[in-house]
Amino acid sequence: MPIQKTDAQSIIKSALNVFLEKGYHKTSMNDLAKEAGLLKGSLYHHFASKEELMKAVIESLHEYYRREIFVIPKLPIPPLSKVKALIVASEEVFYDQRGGNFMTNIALETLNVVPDFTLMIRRFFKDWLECIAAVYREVVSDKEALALARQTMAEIEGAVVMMELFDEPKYLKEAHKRIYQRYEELANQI
Amino acid sequence: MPIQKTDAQSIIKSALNVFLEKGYHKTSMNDLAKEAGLLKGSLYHHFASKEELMKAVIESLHEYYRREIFVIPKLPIPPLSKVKALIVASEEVFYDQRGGNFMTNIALETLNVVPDFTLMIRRFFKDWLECIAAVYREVVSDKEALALARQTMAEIEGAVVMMELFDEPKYLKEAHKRIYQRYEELANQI
Amino acid sequence: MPIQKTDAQSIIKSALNVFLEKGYHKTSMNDLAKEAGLLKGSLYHHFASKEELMKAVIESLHEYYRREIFVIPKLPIPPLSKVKALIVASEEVFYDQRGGNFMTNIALETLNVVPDFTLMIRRFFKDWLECIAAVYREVVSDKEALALARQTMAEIEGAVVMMELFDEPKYLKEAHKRIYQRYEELANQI
Amino acid sequence: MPIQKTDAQSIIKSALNVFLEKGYHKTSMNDLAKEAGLLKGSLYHHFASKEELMKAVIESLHEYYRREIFVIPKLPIPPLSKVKALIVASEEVFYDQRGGNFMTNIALETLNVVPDFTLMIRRFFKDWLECIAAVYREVVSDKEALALARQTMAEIEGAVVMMELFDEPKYLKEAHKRIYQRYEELANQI
DNA sequence: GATGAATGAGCGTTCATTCAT
DNA sequence: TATGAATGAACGCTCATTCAT
Repeated sequence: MPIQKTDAQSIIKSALNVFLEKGYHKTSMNDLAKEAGLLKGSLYHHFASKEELMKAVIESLHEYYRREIFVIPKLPIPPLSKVKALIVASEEVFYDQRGGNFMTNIALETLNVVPDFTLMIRRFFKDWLECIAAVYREVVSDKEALALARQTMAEIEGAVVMMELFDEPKYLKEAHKRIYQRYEELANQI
Repeated sequence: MPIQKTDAQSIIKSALNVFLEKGYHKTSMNDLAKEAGLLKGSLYHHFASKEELMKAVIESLHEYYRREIFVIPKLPIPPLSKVKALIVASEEVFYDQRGGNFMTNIALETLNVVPDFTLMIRRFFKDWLECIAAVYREVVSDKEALALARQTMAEIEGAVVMMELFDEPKYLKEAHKRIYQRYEELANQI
Repeated sequence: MPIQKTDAQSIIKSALNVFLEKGYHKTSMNDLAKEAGLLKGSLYHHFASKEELMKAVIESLHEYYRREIFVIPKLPIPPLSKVKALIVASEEVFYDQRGGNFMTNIALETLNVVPDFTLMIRRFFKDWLECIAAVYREVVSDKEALALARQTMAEIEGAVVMMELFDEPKYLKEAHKRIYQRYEELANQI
Repeated sequence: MPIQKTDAQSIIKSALNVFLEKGYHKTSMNDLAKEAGLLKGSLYHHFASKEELMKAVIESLHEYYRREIFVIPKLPIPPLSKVKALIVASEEVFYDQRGGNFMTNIALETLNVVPDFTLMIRRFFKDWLECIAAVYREVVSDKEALALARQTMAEIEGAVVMMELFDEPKYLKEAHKRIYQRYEELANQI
């Protein structure tokens, strides 16, 4: 009986991968435990339920974005560099983590079924939207910035969905290109 | 215990609603049966398995699109009218039956888990993409048409996801407006 | 809707094959119906239940033996010819009908579970035992005849089981040879 | 709700009894669990499926024979004592636990339906056959020994079947007596 | 007599969760 | 804290049987 110290963070990290691959409902506590290197019952020492573990995963991912991505608008760099940085960061997340959009997938799967998740994921997307809007505000009016952020968000979301469905990264590549060029034009108009 | 005849089509119709609300995995045969006014076991007279029933739902929805929407490009009306018709048809589906996102939701939930669904849904989106491309081809070159169709598709998909997540129809409204205006400009350039 | 006339006897005949191949419990009314060329519900016009159908099969097989085999001892032929005739008849049944011993298989499978079958099958084996004993009585005393019949019966039963288990007809061939030689020796001693 | 530990061996033991009484298909996981003092679902901690449990039962019984019975030919005792020992051991199993026919019953019931069982049971009977042949080899040639072992095996099998069917132990008693006497004669001829 | 939709009980199995060790 | 046996509810599915047509 090898006793291995496991902390909540490493469980969260491995859980994210499993949830991403199988979805919420198809993932069993056994799957999560195995990936975390312990047994089913042991998970309950760290998280009170499967739902709580998922919430921790969502929160952890949100926290990561807050720390690494949503701060980009506040960096002391030119607007276009911010756009580029956001794109690079996005691609890292979407490509490296197996190409799935964790938040979107979980949101759609659990909508109407686990309302708590929906609320948390909404908060995440609001932050993301605000992040994008902040960058647009540097080149257009507040109102236009919000509309453009919504358009950008939708394009990215849609591209990620298409990319995932067809297993073709080009959808996201194209979207990022369009978004960059559009921003460039706006920046030049100033 | 009155025995009432039920036909496959009415089961498919009610199943679509349940699947849409709960997702594939959270929907039980019991749920589907109840909605269809039957007992669990009786469903198996019409469909060999839950998976087969879902396939029938997907196919039925695809068939509906083929019949009602994907024919629009071939109608003897001006290009802009086609765009308008497509938008009207889409909104009907997305708002009234919320049937459009059905495909996306099921696709994302069952990706890597039920490959058959993925294949069927890919076929659906390929048809839809081709439908959009066909309309663009009336005003731009083949190559451009395809790229624009991909962008349009992504915008719609993303807008529907955001709409569903935030329960705000404006996302799709905005996307449709953008798409229409973009097409108008292209048409004027000829 | 092709309406086909089916009579009880042809259902019994096809049922015997299915039961022999799959056993009693693994055979469904659907299997039986299909083999009989009609639909599940229609079977109930001919037999009140699966159990009743099986009883009819057992009775029918017993009747066949009564008519074709158990009369051999009374034929006006020499004792050794009777033994040969019994062996030929046995091999026809065991080899032609897929090599299984229907009565034994069903008996063992349903012992303690469907007492009615056991009773009927016991009656069958009593008749068979008496048939064999009758032939022995032509060459030995009544008491010896019964003992020899029991031995013979056991050897055949065992050989059929081994034959079926190992899918090797030689077990039964060998048993029949032994039985024939033993009888020959007894006949010569008179 | 007291939680009591159960180990695989005790489940196997109780499962053997239930399978023997009801057969494989008529035995439900509920039956097996109840006999083992557990709830249905708890069985799956010890065995992955009903089929795996049955395999464990078969293997366990085979192992018992290997340990207690199939070693008899190698014991440093006279040949006739070996025959007697085999008969005593057989009767213990057949009368007390009725475990001998277990193999035959399951084999016949699951033939063509669960091939894995057939293979395992074939291996068991091959070992048993070899065990009997080994004892015959001490008094006759190799070739004769094999033939006699096959005859002996068939007689025992058949006798056990008849015994079980008619619920009369005399069939097996008689078979054992014949087998012993036959061996005695062979031994005296040397 | 044949059909096939409907029933409802039961099956083997899964799984989130509990808890004594 | 880790274990793993046990729980009990639910699941997808099967099937003997019924019965309106």
